[in-house]
Amino acid sequence: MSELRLHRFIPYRLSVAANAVSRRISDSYRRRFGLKIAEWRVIAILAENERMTPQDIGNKGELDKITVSRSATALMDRGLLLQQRNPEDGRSHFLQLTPDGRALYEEIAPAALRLEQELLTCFSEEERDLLESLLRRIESAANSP
Amino acid sequence: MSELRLHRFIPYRLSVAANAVSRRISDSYRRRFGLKIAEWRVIAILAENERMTPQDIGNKGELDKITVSRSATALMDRGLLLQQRNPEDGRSHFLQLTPDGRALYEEIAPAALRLEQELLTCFSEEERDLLESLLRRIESAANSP
DNA sequence: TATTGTTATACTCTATAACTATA
DNA sequence: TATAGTTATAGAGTATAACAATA
Repeated sequence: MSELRLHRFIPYRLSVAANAVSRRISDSYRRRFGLKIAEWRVIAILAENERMTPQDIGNKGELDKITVSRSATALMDRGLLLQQRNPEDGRSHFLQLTPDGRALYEEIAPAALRLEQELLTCFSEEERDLLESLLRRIESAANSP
Repeated sequence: MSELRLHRFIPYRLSVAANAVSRRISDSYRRRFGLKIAEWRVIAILAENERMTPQDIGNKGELDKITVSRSATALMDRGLLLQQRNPEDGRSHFLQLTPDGRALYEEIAPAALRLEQELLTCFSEEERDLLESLLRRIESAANSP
């Protein structure tokens, strides 16, 4: 059996790295756009998909239904999102960006990409893709029964 | 400018992977050993270092002083940790594992390594080391001014 | 005055469960 | 009955600030 060393323990390294990134990003989103990370995810998903139910948003963005519901309420209060009835199922509804919401997204997206670029300073394209695929594999293993 | 896609956005992938891993680990630690992740880190650090001040523990384990203080109190209440006075500085003190604390560590460490192995199923040694180094680089970039 | 560690407080995040309205 | 979404509540994590003891 190999010896346990906290500093080489992958769950530790992953947690520390994710916390550092999340702190920097959420500071930036909150300061510049008044958004929490979950709210930003809802916007990003609707920017890619036009009309979606809360459930589909949650599945797409790894958010539970409570988080989606609260994020959507906050975004609707700011006029960034609107609800439309779902003629096929009255329990549900569609969510969609308003023009203001779309405009905010157009402003955030380049800032987000710049931020990602800063994090990936000195990463080659291959290293970036490799990191993405390693993270997906870890995530999938962590979610396995 | 390249297009933003949430599912290929590294901060998103990192957050989702870290949450999945953290959920699985904290479930396991709480259920099996009654420990929070911060408490586990304090134990792991003291298992590697014998006697340390709260401040040094915080630096070593990326924990703020409040978290270290509360974790240490909880662990002392369970008899896993003891305090010794620091003759060089009366404001501080040393923390050290008790025999019970050491015994608990000896029980957790193999379980932690097994859990890490599960997460790294199908990872080669090179991939594991690469992931560690990519995570360190991202963390360092995120903490840069 | 500055620093170590503790306590108080609050805000975010996450998870559980109860509720409503529809199916 | 079961499901989509909302609301209430609580626990864990994290951050700021005030405090006591010591330097």
